[in-house]
Amino acid sequence: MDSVPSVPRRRRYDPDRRERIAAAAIRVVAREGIDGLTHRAVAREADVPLGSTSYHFADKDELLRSAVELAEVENREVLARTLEALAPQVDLAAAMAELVEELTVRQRRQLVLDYELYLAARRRPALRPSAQRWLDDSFALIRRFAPDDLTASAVAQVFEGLLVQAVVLDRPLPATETEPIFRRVVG
Amino acid sequence: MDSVPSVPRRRRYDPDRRERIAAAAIRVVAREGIDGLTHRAVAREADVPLGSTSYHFADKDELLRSAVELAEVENREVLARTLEALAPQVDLAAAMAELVEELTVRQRRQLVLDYELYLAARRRPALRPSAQRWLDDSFALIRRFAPDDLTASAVAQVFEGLLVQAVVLDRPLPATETEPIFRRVVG
Amino acid sequence: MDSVPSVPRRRRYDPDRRERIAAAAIRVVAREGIDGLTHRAVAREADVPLGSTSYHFADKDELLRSAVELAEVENREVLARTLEALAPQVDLAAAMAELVEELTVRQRRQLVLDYELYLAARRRPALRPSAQRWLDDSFALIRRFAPDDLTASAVAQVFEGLLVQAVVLDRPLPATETEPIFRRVVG
Amino acid sequence: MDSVPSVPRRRRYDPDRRERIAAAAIRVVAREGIDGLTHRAVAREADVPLGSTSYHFADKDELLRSAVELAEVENREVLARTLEALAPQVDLAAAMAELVEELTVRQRRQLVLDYELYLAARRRPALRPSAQRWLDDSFALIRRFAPDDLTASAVAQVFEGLLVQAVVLDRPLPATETEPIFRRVVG
DNA sequence: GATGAATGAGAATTCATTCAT
DNA sequence: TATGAATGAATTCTCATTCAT
Repeated sequence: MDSVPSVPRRRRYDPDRRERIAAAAIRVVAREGIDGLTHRAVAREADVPLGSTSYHFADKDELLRSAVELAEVENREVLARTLEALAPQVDLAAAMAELVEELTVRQRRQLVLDYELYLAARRRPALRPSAQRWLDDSFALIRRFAPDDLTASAVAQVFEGLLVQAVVLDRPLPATETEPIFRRVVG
Repeated sequence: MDSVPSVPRRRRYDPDRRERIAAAAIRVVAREGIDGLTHRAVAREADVPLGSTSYHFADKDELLRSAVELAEVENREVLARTLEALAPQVDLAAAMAELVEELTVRQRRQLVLDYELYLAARRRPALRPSAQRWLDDSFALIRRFAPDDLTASAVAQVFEGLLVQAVVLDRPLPATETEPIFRRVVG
Repeated sequence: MDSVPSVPRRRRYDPDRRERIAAAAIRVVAREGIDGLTHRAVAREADVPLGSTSYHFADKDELLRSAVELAEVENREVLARTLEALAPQVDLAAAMAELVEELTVRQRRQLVLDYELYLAARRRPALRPSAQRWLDDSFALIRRFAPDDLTASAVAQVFEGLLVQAVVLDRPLPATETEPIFRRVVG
Repeated sequence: MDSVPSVPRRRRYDPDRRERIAAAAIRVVAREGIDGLTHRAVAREADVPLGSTSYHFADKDELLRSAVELAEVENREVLARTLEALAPQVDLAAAMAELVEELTVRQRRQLVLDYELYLAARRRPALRPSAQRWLDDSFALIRRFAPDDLTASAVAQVFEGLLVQAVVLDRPLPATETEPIFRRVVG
């Protein structure tokens, strides 16, 4: 695998190397899943010497934590941007259905990454707060367009259920398919 | 290293060793997740020499497959049994809420195991059919007590959403907490 | 690999099972080389339970020895038959060239098998006598059509050299290509 | 099992560890044949921890490749040096016979190693080019002292035949024994 | 006798982490 | 500080061989 690196990299002075490594970590997780997140894979992806990744990130958990943080930020943006663009023009059910389509069709890579990290919290208590934040955020967002807490909760659960399904079965969910379901809830 | 086995095992004749290994595999997945499913861990759990696991299960996939099959059977039973016991006495919303409580509180171990395997389909196409089956089954079950397909779908998604949440955040969900949500959907 | 054999073979009464196993062993060596000669491979090839191979052949060496014996017999026949058919009609050089073509083109599988076993003697003293016999045989055969010992020796060496080459480079050697060489020696 | 290393090695800094490993690999092949070329055997021979061999050589093929390269270089030298020293003083037949003696008697280890690698090409297409090179080289060398191509070819085949025989039967070939044969060809 | 199960050693790899420079 | 080398544990898998029935 590594043996003697064929191309002698040289990049002694490199300020934001830490950031580059974190970004590479995200790409690795998106592409290969959390199991694929190894120092080696990240070093390769970032085109950085192996020792560098453990220098900047003491251990794998730290690498993972930084990936989660970055993903969280990006995720929040996508969600807010998309829903806010839609909600004023259409009703909540339609907006949610469009959001699901957006995420499962056009933002697929991001969605898979987000769920990779979100689901990882299951076995890693350290990631729980972040997972909780993801839920809180989407609830808050939905709440702004819902008539009451209960409706928002129900919509949020359907949302969650659909996305998990899309990710697990690797299936895009066009708006037409999910809108009736949301409407049943919003009704 | 496994060398230097502390206890000199001696168990040359051992019928249903295969079954014992399969059962151990399930316990390992339940306890440590799919990533923890290694020949070593299973061998230790089954108190069987390392080579024995690969003798009975050609490779890790086969071990996993057997775990999935066993879990599927058990799962279907729990679901059916619980819902059928409840549904006649109460309405669908109440029944679903009770089911969620049953699963997240009393059947916690089974639930975590099921989701471990269900979610694993994400990165393992071979497990997709089984994942699909899980969804189909719960839909069919719910459908029997729901007035129409749409309601059943919405309820199923909420169900799914809640369970994923319970598993990821490691949180029990008492019926009182989820019944209003189901009721909002069942309407 | 083996795990639980899917098809329950049943062949309790089976006289020449030993022979069938030996024949299977040869096929395995021909196909996969000596390294591929494992009890398992032979059992599969002979469609015989695993234990049966070690029952009839105490260990791998015995299996190998039996393969060598069988191959030797067959080999001697091919050689004699071919050369005797040719020699009366043509001169020695032409006959040898034809023989080389016959072996490297039409009897390729047998040739590869023979060399697999012949060369194996290098690291297995037990096979030396058989290797020596192969050399003696081909010398004796050639000697019958050569004017003197020295010519026969030279021809035998060229023969050997060409065959090894053909086997190592996986190259057929048509008669037209090698006849001039033999003729240079037979002169 | 390798566990329980008897001597607690401690050699953190060790430049040219890679070279030492490559050299050890050659010794292993020479001593135990290509089948004996395992990471473990090499590590033991180089007195280096197991992981070190796969750190420096990504996989077994790379280890093998390095062995072949080293052997090739050394081989070419021996051949050229010996033949050139001899040829001017004696005729081709005598020179070849001396060369065979040199190789089968005094350079025995190198000869066995060379043939180990040369013959391995049989089942490893990746080694074919190197095997072809070996043949081309010895032909070219012989050609320089032979009157014509055909004679060179015949001599080369006899040479090859004798060496294979010497290696397979583990027999030294003194010049007196082989000179008449070469002379019959050079004649 | 015959056989399927069982065992333990060893194979190739991969990797997180440590450490000498 | 930064890094490439080094390490050792762990992973999956394969096998020859033994043995209880």
